Amino acid sequence: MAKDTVSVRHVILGLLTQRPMSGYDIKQLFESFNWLIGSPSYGSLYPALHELLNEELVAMEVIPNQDKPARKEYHTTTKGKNVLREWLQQPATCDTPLKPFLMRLMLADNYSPEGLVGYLHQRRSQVVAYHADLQEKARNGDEIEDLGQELIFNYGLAMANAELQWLDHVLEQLS
Amino acid sequence: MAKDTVSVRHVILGLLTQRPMSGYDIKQLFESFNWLIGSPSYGSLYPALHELLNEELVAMEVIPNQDKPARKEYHTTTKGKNVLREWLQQPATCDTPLKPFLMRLMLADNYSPEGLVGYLHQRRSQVVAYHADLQEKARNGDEIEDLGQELIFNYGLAMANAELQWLDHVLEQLS
DNA sequence: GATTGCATGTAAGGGGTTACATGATTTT
DNA sequence: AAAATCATGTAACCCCTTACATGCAATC
Repeated sequence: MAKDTVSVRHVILGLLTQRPMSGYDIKQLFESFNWLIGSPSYGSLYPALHELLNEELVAMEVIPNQDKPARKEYHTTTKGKNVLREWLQQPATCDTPLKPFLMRLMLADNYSPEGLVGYLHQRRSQVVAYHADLQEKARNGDEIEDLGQELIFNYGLAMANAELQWLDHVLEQLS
Repeated sequence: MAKDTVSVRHVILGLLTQRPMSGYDIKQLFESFNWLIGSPSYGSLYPALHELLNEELVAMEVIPNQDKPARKEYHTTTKGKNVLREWLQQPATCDTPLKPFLMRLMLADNYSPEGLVGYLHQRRSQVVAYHADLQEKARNGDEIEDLGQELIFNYGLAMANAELQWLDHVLEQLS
């Protein structure tokens, strides 16, 4: 496991250190912050889990469930905790993944005026949806379990607000 | 070329429609917005250019340069313009790439208090650097050639400001 | 009876990065 | 004389997505 790269594996290892989870649980967690962080596919999630298991960084416990299908709950081992600690100490590289929204925005001149406005409106509705989703969560008191989630939550709200403001400003200017 | 996916190829095609550029030029352009959008490596940039050339969506012109090494300038063909127009008409999918900064932030609970503060400070200095870079560009009047760059520029400023505000708020609370 | 939610997985392929390789010219 | 900038490329590899495959339970 590379020391300085952020991969799904590392994050999973970290999440499992906070509390035991199944692959499905992890996916749900990511989905709830999908717009902001992105959500790994099962096709990367489960193999990552298997690799961590193989390297004995996590351990698994099958939890048979009457009614519902059985769950496989994973938790970090001592070895895993050491690897995690070491990794977190590495300075984070400042690499930005290519952002689809902005890559397309760069091509603004190639759009027709209506096309561009349409693109921005589409984005706006996505941001609004995400923003509403976050606020609804806050309203019906979905407890935020850990600091990480709380930070992400606030970050998401702040960014959504800032982007909405920017979008409205641009859309006003374009008309 | 997939219709609904944003790839380096599409963006390159779009940029070359706005003005002829070399591979190096394209890289420089991306680098200037690196923190925000990300910058494709030469290892994906040049092959993408070759593929576009192969499909006759762009054409190349060798510009011999006394003094400096020769440049290969690419521009979009009529065929390329049609393909681009068609692609831009496709609705954009709302896929978010996995964001390293936030993935790591999710693991806040696994950090020591000082470790977390350190991580946030590191991020802060990166944002400050990017913000200063943008403002310097504005100050010494680097003309912004096209609408896309102008939009990205403003978006970048807005987001950098919002993130700085959030970071300062969090850092204050943590101490 | 069909769709949604819970739950886990695999194989092929895509789209990128890293590391390598080269070379001239300009600045320090 | 060294470093940075300009300039182009290739090959191996990595990580992740897409599409596929399965099955039970609850709800509509």
